[in-house]
Amino acid sequence: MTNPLIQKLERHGILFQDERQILQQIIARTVVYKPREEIAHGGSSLSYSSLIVSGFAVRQNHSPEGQRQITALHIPGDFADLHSFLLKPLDDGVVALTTCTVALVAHSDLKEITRCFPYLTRVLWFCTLVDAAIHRAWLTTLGRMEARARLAHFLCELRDRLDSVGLVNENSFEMPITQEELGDAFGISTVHVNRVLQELRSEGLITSQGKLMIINDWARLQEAAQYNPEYLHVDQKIERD
Amino acid sequence: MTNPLIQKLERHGILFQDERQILQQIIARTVVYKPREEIAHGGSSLSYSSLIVSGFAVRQNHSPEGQRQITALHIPGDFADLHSFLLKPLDDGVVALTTCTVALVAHSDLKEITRCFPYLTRVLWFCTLVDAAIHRAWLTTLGRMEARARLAHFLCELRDRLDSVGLVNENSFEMPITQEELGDAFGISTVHVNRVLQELRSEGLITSQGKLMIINDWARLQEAAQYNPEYLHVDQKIERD
DNA sequence: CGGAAGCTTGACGCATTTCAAGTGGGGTGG
DNA sequence: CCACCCCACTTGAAATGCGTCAAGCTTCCG
Repeated sequence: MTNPLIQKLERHGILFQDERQILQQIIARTVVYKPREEIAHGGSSLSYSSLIVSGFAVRQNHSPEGQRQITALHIPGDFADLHSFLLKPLDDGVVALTTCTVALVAHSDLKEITRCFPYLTRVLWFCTLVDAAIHRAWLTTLGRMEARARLAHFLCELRDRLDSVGLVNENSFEMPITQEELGDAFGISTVHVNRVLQELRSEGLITSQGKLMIINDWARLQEAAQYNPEYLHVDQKIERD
Repeated sequence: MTNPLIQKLERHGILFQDERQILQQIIARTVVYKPREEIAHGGSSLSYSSLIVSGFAVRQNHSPEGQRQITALHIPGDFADLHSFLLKPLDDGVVALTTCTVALVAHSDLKEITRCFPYLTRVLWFCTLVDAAIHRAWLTTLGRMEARARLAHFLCELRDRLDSVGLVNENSFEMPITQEELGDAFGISTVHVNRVLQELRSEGLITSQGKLMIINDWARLQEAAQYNPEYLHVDQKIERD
């Protein structure tokens, strides 16, 4: 199976022949996780990072009262816990939403990359910086926008991220995320997520059939979300030396 | 003036003689900003990153309606826009809250570091990962906690971060942040920030005199915030080769 | 001494939560 | 192949945290 991270980086002119081979070589092995299984967890000192090849996963942490906050959604092509290379113990855990195929990369190999391949180091560093930029975008929606705009913003972001790994057909994509999980990500109760999604449907912005999400009015959805995709940095270039 | 980032990293056993000298050498020049001045802004393609030597600054972005969301607070010792090294254009801007002394580091020198000094590269990468971990902690408070707990959590975090650069005396520290700014950071209206702070005061958790914040009951403040400082990774070690 | 910026207070309204019942559909065991 | 069950989704009513508006107060600094 071709690796969606490599595909994405190549398509955007970030990755070249040399680095591509290195990235493929350092994949120690491939593992499959079932829904709700932990891909990585905070307590342990991990020695591998997980690159998601297929499936969806979330980063989450739990408050003492058992409440869950989802801090990130990871889709194919995401290096889900690349930050665990330097940040141990992890302050959060990664859990599979769907069946996930994950490529494992040893931290010792990542260290080797920082020693021998400065350009590839910057590319990987860049990946973690985009993660942080997405965190900031989520902070902005949580802090300053109402539930309707938060969810609309998420749908816009998800569409563009899935598009960059070729997982959008026309104007629709698979979104295997429950309303409860949406609520846990965006600080909204499950009940209210439901009502807001119905509102977006009744306004003709989206249609959903099971896990299939269809965007009917991309312009109005972006407007409702005050969406500006700049923060995703999809066309970012990195100086090659 | 000694550099608080270097002090902090040295104290925690992350930085050694060699890297210390390199870090000091790459400081191109030192600049002073006045309150409300922009240290870095999104539109431009920056070629320097800013290391805060003294003073407070925030990262923020504005919604189309003129609303502001503060996504990070930066204190002395923080590399405020290190991420602009690889992420251009910046999705946000950095603004001085107080008079700020800032050390500028050229992006070309940072690139040189990734080429020649793998350990120092990992240290700098680590700094951006801690930033991201703080983003996740803020996401959790915004998503799952009430205004009282959000502000309490912020006070706990700020105390520990200031402590790591020696800016806490006993149980008090300077906090030159207006209630409006607190609201813009944590998704609370100014009015409500005021009421919550009064509540924390009347419960005897804190006292404040002007910009001086005094923590009277550290244990109960942490409890109110459900605070766990792990995510700050203050004692993190990084393998040195 | 005046003015601006920040802090405080009260009243009212609304977005969202909470509680409490359903409904529907897909998967599993008999 | 059907019946059951669990999980996700849906709906309504009542409660509330917080925002908004509007006004007054205090502190600091030129």
